[in-house]
Amino acid sequence: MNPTCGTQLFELPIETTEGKFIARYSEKGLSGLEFPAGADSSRAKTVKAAIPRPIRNWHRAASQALARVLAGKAPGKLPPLDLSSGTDFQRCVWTALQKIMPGQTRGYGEVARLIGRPKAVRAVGGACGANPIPVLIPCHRVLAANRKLGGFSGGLDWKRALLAREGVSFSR
DNA sequence: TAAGTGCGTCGTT
DNA sequence: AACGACGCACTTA
Repeated sequence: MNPTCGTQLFELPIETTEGKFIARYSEKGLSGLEFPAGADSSRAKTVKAAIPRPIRNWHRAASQALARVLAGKAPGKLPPLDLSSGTDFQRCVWTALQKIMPGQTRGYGEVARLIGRPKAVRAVGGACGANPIPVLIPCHRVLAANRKLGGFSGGLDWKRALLAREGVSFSR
């Protein structure tokens, strides 16, 4: 069904000022990022196999990029991203999201127009919610109409915090 | 103004 | 066929 099925995945922690994120890698690149688990559910996911050289490099890049975005800055160099879990539509949305610079925001409707499907507004919301690499793929910069907050799969507190770091204001 | 309702719309499951 | 991280028009308070 999905091509990443059956391939070896590596899960490695990224310690940040905001807590311990978990990065997931396939042989093609960074395939997922998880927010810190709420109550230190210590899911250390220690990898038994040796970590391949390329993945270590990707992890270093991802860690630095994450730190930068959490600080409200541009991510800088990103490791290759493995977005193969998504549909064509979702990848299209995720690509559009990566063009939104820190401190900038777009509306769900605006993103829909940007990708050439002005009426697929609600579907864009769905694609944002399915974003496997939040923060680095900045779905938090997508607001609802009237600059309202909209939703966030990682919890609205994260969305507020990330936007605050970037100096973005929004309506309540 | 603010909050609630209804409906259009469309990708995903 | 049902369900959304939506948008818009419209109604109430």
